[in-house]
Amino acid sequence: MVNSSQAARQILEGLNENQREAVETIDGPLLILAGPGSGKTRVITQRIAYLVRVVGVSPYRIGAVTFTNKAAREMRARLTPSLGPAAEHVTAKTFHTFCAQVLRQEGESIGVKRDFVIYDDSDQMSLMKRVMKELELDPKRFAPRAILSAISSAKSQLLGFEGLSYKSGSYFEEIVVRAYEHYEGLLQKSSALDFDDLLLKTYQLFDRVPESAKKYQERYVHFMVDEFQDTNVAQYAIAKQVAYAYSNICVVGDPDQSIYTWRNADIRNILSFQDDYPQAKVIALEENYRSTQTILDAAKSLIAANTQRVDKDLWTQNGEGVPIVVSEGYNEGEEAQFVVKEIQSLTRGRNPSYKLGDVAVMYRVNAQSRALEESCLRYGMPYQVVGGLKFYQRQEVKDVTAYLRLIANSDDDVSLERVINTPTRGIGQRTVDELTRLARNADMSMFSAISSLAQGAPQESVTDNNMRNPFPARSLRALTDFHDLIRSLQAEREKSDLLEIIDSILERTGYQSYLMDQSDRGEERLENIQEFKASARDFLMFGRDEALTAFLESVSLVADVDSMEDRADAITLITLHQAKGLEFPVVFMVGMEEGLLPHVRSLDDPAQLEEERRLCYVGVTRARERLYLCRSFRRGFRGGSEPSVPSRFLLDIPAKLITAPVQNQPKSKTIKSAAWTPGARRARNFSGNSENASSNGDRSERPARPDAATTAMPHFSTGDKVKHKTFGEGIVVECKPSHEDFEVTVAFKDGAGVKRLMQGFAKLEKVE
DNA sequence: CGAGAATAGTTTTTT
DNA sequence: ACTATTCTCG
Repeated sequence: MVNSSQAARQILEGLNENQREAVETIDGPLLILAGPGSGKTRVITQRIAYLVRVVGVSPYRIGAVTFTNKAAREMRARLTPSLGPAAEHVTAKTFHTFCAQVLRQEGESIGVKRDFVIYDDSDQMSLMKRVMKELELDPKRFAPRAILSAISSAKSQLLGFEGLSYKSGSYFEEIVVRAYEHYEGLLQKSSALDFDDLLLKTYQLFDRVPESAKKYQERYVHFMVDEFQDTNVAQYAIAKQVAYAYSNICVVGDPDQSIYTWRNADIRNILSFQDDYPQAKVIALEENYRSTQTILDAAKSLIAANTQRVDKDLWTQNGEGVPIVVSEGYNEGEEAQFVVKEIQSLTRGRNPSYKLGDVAVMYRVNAQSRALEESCLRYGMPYQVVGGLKFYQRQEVKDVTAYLRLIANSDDDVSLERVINTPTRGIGQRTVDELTRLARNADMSMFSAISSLAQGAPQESVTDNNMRNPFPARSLRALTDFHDLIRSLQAEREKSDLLEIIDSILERTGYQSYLMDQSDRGEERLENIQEFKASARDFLMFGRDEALTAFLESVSLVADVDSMEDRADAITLITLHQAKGLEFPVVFMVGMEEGLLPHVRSLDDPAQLEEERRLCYVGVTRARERLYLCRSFRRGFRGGSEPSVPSRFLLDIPAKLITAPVQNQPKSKTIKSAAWTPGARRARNFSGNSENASSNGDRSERPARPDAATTAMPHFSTGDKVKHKTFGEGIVVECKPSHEDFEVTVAFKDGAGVKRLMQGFAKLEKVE
């Protein structure tokens, strides 16, 4: 702090008026509404720098929670240049990581064991299945997923099962409450917390144990929350608790980018904030530094159609830029091909305008990455997929993780069940069921139950009254062997490091040979385990004791975006959700179709539709210079393939921002293709009618006189597969009355493009 | 008990 | 298409 006014000048330099005000507002609650590309991250980091270098706040007393680890890491990285090593003392974590650490530290006072494991989705699912079994609930009648999500929603609102009122009084709700209670019991027995517990328990800790709360309240003189629009009630409550002493709480968000309400994010937090802190200052960042005028205009028209929003005035000094490109393909293969070819032309040549790292392809669902990957492989385009088939979710990785978890915490029943017979060691379903029952009766974890059995202990403590040892000698033997195996692996923790432990697991449980015996994919799986091991290497620096816990925690809490590398030599394939917070010079959004974006599951709910629109908005605003919106006429779906209709969101982008549609591939010159906008608009409006007009009977039955051009019957309807003698096979995307005939718009396969044909003249044949 | 075959269901998004 | 679960047989 040589000269604080000099530092101030340096920090504030290059900030616009509002940004500057945000940085300089250091006392009391502050709400920053930050539009996309408005320099939000910059403001957050400069604000922290300002606090430290100008105001003289100790970095140790500044906390910032973000949504992803990547964002946290980036924040730290951007602090380092101005703070140097002191940046390390600033807390920059995700909510979940922050809470996990609080609980490891302080949790015991509310009954959270220090070595708790964190259950992810699939662990939760296993546990819920068991809950339902034990409560004799029919999983066909009540989807375990639905129950879990009801529980998750309750926890996100800080409701325990006791506090869950029978609001609707529906039977389902009653089931949820019962399942919730039992589920909690099993978590407790396993010394496990699920994701929501990390938040809920932290809240409860701060609520019930003032001494613990105080530690954090006194430490964090300044507390910041990024992506505030995506926080849930629990997260906001925790933030309030932490900021209790000083009320220096700064939240940053953009309601228009709220895309996680399905995960219980509550956009009302922004309103609550202003209620809770009436003295809060509100600063809006509306100047966009990222995108061209064209892209920003598209984004604005798109989002303006939402009714549940406060209008905001985004603007930019950037130039108009190039028009948005809309492309249409026959199927997802062609769509992907277009994307790859286009990227090639942008990135190849003597002085290419872009490098591969500048390009991202975004989609609504992970499954869409497949066609893109195939296309990339075919044309030799380097790519990286973010997320997708998640690494830590792979079977072999989960198996090894389960062994590690058992070493750390043998009460973890879910992990135990996972590997007790993997590789097979003669412990079948029957034995496991019996063991579960015993453990349940004795109110202990499964491992403890085996323990008691193994010690040949007074079996009465384990078995129920009139039943003696229920296991045949062979099963009992297998159980005790397993028990000894885990015990001895645990003992190894004393003398070996993490990598050695993993090797031991592979070796001594026979897992390695088990994988190799499954000859087909064994090799690949073993490689995955090697990769897993490599990721464990980062934790060797921790003490022998902590390494395992820390590693397991990171396995649970690190998302895939987090490991995304900034590679200059590969394009990025990413979901729209994961793309939040990122930006790319060139963005392709694929699958711009009804049913995908907006997704089918949101079609019947206006609120969800608005969220889909926000998601689309997030995608559009990731683009700096070039935006491509792609769709195809057919979309593969669970094996089959179905015709699809352009997304309503396409229709909300003013035509003047868009170039003529790009067709795949337009060698044919004869017939002008349909301009996408009016055509698409009509196609959408018409499809319903044409359906009614033509398909109210057996679709395969052909009209008697196909040449009668003037008959008032359309012969085709949207989605029909047709054949033309020059253009080949195609699919009808539109069929509308025109001059006493019908104009049939057909998207032909194999790059023949989209043609408008008159039914009476074109010899179109329907094919099956 | 284990392994392979038959069958049913299905998640959109992720900390 | 893909997986997860159930069935069947050795």
